[in-house]
Amino acid sequence: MRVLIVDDDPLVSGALKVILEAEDDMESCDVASGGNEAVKKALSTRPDVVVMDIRMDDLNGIDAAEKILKEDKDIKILFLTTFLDDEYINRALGIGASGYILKQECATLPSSVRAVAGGQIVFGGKIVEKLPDLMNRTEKFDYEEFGITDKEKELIELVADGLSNKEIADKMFLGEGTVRNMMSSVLSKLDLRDRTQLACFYYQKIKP
Amino acid sequence: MRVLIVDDDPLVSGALKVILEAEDDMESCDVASGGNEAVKKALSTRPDVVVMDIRMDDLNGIDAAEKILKEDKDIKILFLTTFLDDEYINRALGIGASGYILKQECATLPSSVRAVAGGQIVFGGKIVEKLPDLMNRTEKFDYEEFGITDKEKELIELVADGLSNKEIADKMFLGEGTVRNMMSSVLSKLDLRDRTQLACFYYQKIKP
DNA sequence: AGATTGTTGTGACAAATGTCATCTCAAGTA
DNA sequence: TACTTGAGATGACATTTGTCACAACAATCT
Repeated sequence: MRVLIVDDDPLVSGALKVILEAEDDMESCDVASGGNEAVKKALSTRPDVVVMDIRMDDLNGIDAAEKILKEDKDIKILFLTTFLDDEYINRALGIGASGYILKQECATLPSSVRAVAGGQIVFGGKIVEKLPDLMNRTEKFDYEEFGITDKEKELIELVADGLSNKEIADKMFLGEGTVRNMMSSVLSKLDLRDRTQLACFYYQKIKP
Repeated sequence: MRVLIVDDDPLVSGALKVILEAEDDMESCDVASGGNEAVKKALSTRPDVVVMDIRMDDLNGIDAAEKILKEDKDIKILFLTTFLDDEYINRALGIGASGYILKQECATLPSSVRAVAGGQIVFGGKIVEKLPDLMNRTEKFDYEEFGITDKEKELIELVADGLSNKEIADKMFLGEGTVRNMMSSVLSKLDLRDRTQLACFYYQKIKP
């Protein structure tokens, strides 16, 4: 397996080279010291995996990765960085990188490189702790705090699905009038004006 | 490194056992054939990693993982499944699992297990192709495709802010009647019934 | 000029929505 | 038993909303 190591700090890239070449399935670890050099080397030598820092002076890692992937989607990019930054993670995922792990966690670097070479995606544990905030935060809204009952909660979700009062009434086995009253109650508890604001509230505050 | 393999198909769990035990750093791969057994074995033997299927008859993988993690957050859970399902991926991430890869991609299983044991998170490549859809899609909705004009787009955003027709009219320097007409036009273009559904549509499809 | 088109607006209408006072009924509770 | 409480329902009411037909007007094209 052939790996290209990219870091503008020779100390770091040297250390990584040692770590990786200690593994017997990883020979010939090439090294680049900046984004531009990384792009050039990656496209000329076509390594299996590029292990790259993000913050670099001449061309940052994300942009470099983008250029590489544009030419060759088979080259796997594994970001190895000091920073835990939402924006970076987001962009890294967006351009189709194969992983994002922290330098602190580089003990497992060889395993990660292998997994990435095999087509898997690898994230550092610390990073994934942030993922739920970005994509999965369901249900951390505190209905209790506003005195919202279970039925009212159900009603809110149905409104957020675009149902009319009549449809909600049918689904909850209640009269339409009752639904209207519940709606009224919910709206006043949340200090909203109408069902549309309730739907907006749901998507913005409850299940963003 | 100690691994617990969970799959209700003995053929699969047997194959996995062979694959993993071929690695010299993985001994004693225990096997469970269902969710309940998995929980019991995981908590009694405390393996480093649990490789688990999701669909199982008695107790599904997600729920089993949840029980295990509740007792011991250090046990890493790696889901190995046949299905590529948003809902599963979402839940798996939500409960703090360490990975989710497809059975088709199991060639890299040993690497993945090592990476997971080291605290990294691993996703199958096919799965990550879906991630940007879930967390990174900003503004890729194609208004053009539905023949939505710029003004109509503005109206949609105001509706998604919970404004009434009157308020929208004031903001856009139009008559309220005009806003109503535009609303009518937008709703029919998007095949929706009322402003609340429009708000839902906005948060679900346009700016999720 | 005459015709076409698109934007903006009006008026009328039915339906849906939100609010309020009030009633019923079952389940506790003193 | 008598009292309170809460969920569910009703009916009345004012607003808001969505639809439709159509008109006024400017810009553009023939």
